[in-house]
Amino acid sequence: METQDLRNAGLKVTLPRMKILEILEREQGRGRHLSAEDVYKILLDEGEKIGLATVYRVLTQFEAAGLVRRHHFEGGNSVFELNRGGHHDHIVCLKCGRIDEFTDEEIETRQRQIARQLNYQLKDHSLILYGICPACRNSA
Amino acid sequence: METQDLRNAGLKVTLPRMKILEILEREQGRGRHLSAEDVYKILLDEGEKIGLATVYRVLTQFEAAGLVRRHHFEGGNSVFELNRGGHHDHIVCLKCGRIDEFTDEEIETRQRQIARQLNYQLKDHSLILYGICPACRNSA
DNA sequence: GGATCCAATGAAAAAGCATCTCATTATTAT
DNA sequence: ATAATAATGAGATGCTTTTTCATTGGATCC
Ligand SMILES: [Mn+2]
Ligand SMILES: [Mn+2]
Ligand SMILES: [Zn+2]
Ligand SMILES: [Zn+2]
Repeated sequence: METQDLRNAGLKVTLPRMKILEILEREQGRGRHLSAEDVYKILLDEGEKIGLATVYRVLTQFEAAGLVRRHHFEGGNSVFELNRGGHHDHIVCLKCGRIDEFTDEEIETRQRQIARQLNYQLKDHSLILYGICPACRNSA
Repeated sequence: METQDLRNAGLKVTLPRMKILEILEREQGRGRHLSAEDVYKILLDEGEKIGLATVYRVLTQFEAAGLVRRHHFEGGNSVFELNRGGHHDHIVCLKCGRIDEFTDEEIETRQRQIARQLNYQLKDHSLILYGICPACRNSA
């Protein structure tokens, strides 16, 4: 239940926050990664009159609360996705923007080794592959 | 000789372009990755009165010509570095902004395998590790 | 060298994304 | 229900980057 997610995060249960969480959960089904604008447009389509500033604010709060993750893909706005716990990286289609997810323990391990060799205390990483997705390859 | 680099790229040899190339080459020595603002400030320090718009324009042209590479690190501006040919990835200190470079053939190979498994035609990738550098660890 | 042509530049305006301000509104606790 | 306080909406603002356009400067041909 979303209301508990919000309360646990120390956030008041408001209509904008509920609606935005709902949208993230619904779109999550199709593996979508939404920008603040995307969320805003969906809200408009559904007749909700919620300000863009609120969408940005709420998404940032959700990020701080660990409810969502923010990503910066090449040449686009920040996109957000629900935090389902497990880490994963992304491969992005340069033509249609489609995003697929993957995890690779071998890469994760090498990253830790590299950081150790360079004497860094590893905190985070960002790995994004760019290419042409199956659908776009065929429609060429 | 820089003038040939410019001619080869189909760009006129102008003072701003020469100066910006010079700066990139000089700072490259210390492994620096410069933002447009950084380059602009260095130009000012050296008494050159070159507009910030020109710096942005020239860096973008250099990128298109393959003379420089652009990177987007977390929470900062775009940074540029001379394209020395070989590919490498980056590890960034979250405290002081220091950047170190590395390459790892194992990771590169896994990336190709992952793209193939997902039926993507791999075009590019971005791998950035974030952590605390040796100097910042000790000064804690 | 000088004239000509076109690309490059500088300054300012504009664009684009994201955040902030502040008066109003809604939520929570009592 | 009331009071206290946090959240919202609309617009202003900030910051990076791009665009516009009048002017300047580099290249080419004589
Ligand atoms: Mn994802
Ligand atoms: Mn580098
Ligand atoms: Zn595609
Ligand atoms: Zn450091």
